Amino acid sequence: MQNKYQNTNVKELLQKAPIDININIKGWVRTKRSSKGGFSFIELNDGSNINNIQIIADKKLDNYQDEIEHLRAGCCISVQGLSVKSQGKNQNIEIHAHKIQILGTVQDDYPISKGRISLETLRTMPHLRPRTNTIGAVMRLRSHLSHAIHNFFNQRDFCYLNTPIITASDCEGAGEMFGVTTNDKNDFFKQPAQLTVSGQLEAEAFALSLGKVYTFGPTFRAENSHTSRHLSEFWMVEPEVAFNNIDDNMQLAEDFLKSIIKSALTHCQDDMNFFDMRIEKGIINKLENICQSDFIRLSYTDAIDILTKSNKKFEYPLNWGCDLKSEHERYLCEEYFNAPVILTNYPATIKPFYMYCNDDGKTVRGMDVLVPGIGEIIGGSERETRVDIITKRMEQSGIDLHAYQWYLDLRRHGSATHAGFGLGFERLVQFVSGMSNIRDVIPYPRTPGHL
RNA sequence: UCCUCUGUAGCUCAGUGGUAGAGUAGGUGGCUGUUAACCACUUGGUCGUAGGUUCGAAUCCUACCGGAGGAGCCA
Repeated sequence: MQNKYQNTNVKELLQKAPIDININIKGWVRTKRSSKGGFSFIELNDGSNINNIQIIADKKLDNYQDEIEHLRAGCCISVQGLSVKSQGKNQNIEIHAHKIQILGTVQDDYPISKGRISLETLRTMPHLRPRTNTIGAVMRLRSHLSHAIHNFFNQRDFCYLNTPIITASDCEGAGEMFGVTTNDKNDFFKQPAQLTVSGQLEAEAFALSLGKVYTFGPTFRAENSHTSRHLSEFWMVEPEVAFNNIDDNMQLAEDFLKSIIKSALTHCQDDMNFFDMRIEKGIINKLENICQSDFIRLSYTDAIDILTKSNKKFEYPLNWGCDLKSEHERYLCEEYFNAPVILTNYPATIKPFYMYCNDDGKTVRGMDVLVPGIGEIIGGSERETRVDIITKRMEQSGIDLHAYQWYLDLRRHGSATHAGFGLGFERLVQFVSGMSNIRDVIPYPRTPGHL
């Protein structure tokens, strides 16, 4: 048994720290500290976690002068060796190499060295940037968050629904859409087709039959927005629940965010520690506090009240009926409460047709969840169920009723109270990691003018 | 789309009218249970592009291109 080399990875090796075992490990060199006289220290990373394993390469190895001495950051190697307790201070375990095989060297123009590279520069090489600590950590976190979302809904008996990516309906006229056609411009679908901006309307149909559903998929907006919080292609999570009212909806959103964040704190400790140290100091503490405190619930009317009574000078004027701007949301969330805030009961005039009209005739049961540093992370509502009212509101919004007969059918046949929300997945990854630019939390960012 | 900032070595940056610099990465040599290793030497740049002002422009002016931040819009 001792002669056989066991395959393993860096994460497992560091966790179990087995001593005097022959192991085989493959990965990419992060750094090398070497000498011609003695031996070299190689730090190896294989992506299984953020930490490296230290390899000791003695000069007696056959290929020491020819190959090992020339290793640099980025080279891919396979190591067979003995795991031993480390004499050094920064690690418990290390590997004394019996054999090091070079799987892939790097050319002179390899751009990633062990020195600092800005995130901005890394964006110019999306295929190589996952080899850095930061992007690697972000992508592992992103993967975990994705699993956590599915687990959350699965545990609550939600049905995972795949809504179409190619659609015929322009949901709520929310933003510009990308057209879909063939290269020769034939009207392939015999009618105009677009990439989806939301799966909400389709999800409503399935909520009113399966009860609890959620979508989690790509979403497209052709808005020409150039900010650190917008992408042309992003991923959205959209639960939709029959018999839920606006209060249930708020509770679901709060439970959801807390559950996902807790999961990340529990299962992504190494990466979270990295974010806390290098990306946003104190983020772990901030997230823990959010999990423990209640989200503030505030009506639009009360929000306007707080804002007008504050002595803060805002660029945009405030009066009941106007939409809240970023500066207002930021003040409420980051200064006044310094906690997540759920805003509700907005004026009907500034919200889409599908939100339930309150008895006052002026406000609708919409909600926005605001978090410090990001702003709006969730938007949702209790849906309008009364066919006469929703028809009127669609007409007022200039929506072609013809194309939405199926949607009105949902109100004509077996209608029920229901509610849901949408969460921008990349904004969640941003919030949990502390990364300031949304382009750095998706593998291949798509933004205006840039693929 | 609007406003502001920015573009100098592979990377991170300094250099406000007078011969293009540092650190780091890469190379060579040395040394060491090292860990942001260390010591010495060294390769490397049409200063985003195109015009203009000037005896002389990385530096001043104009236009264009790229990047970032903010706003609007949203998730």
